[in-house]
Amino acid sequence: MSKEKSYPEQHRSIGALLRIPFQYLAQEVYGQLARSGHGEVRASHSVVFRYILPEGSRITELAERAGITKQSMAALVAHLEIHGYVRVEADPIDGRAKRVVLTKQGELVQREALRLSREVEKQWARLIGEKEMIRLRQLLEKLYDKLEVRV
Amino acid sequence: MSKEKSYPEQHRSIGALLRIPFQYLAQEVYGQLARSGHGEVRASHSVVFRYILPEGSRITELAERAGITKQSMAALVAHLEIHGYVRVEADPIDGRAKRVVLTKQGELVQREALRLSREVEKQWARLIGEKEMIRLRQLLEKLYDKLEVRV
DNA sequence: GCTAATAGTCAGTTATACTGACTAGTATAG
DNA sequence: CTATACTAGTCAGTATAACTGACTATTAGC
Repeated sequence: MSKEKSYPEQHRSIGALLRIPFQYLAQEVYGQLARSGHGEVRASHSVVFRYILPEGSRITELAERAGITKQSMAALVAHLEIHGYVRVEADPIDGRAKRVVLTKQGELVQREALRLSREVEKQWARLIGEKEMIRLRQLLEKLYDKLEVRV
Repeated sequence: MSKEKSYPEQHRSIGALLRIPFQYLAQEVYGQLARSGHGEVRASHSVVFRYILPEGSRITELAERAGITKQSMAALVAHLEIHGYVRVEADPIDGRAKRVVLTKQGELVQREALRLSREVEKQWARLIGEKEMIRLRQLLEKLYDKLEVRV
């Protein structure tokens, strides 16, 4: 009757329970962005859009928040700059530093990515129930807040 | 009072709500495994341990279930074979095929990874509340089941 | 003003995915 | 029963996204 299952599948590890929806979401969001002409914005760039402040942020700042090295962040920013999603300006106060600022196109993608992720949430609400989806989000928010402190 | 927040941070995208706990979990589980001498088992190998059947599985089978190419799966399996976590045998029925089977050490790591992920769940239960963690898992399971059909 | 710290770059490496072309067996249609 | 199509897996090459270590330029602190 039931299909053959591996040992961890039977036990439904929390890892897969978090990973599968995340992968699904990423595919939806970045797939849609690619189809609307923003194929050069990939999932790895999400941290730039996520952590950049309205008035702009430094590379080091972004790297720290994203939990990656400044070299890695510099590469992400360089890619987004080439493709017109961010501008990189010299910091007027600190001669060592640069400010990364979203362009109009970058702001558009930032809003669009958020809109698409909300679309997926709505879709999920249809699958598991509206109330359930709200509760799921609440619980994830609670966990996120507790974890953010120590991560 | 409140720290400066970027636009998506204010809106708490579901992507980050899933990703942050997942990353935390992966770090805990694979960090612990590394500390107990299994540093060659990395997060990418989790799909092998996750989908392999007790009597063994084929590369192509595993690749399909994991949603990666057979070449990528072959590389993961080769790595685990070199380090003693799986055995690769010729399929007695089908001359083209091979069977990937967990070794004793592989079974140990499979169980250990699951145990560690349950430890993290317990830790999270202490952070957000026992009932809340149970509910969170239930909701993720529900979503997972609905998504698995279409993924 | 010297020294330490900080912002960012350059060069090289590793891990993990991908595509395309291939070999070797298996299944099937005529 | 053989020619052809399909399937399992490999080999070779590429892209992406991370890493470390060594470096330059600038700022801050004593």
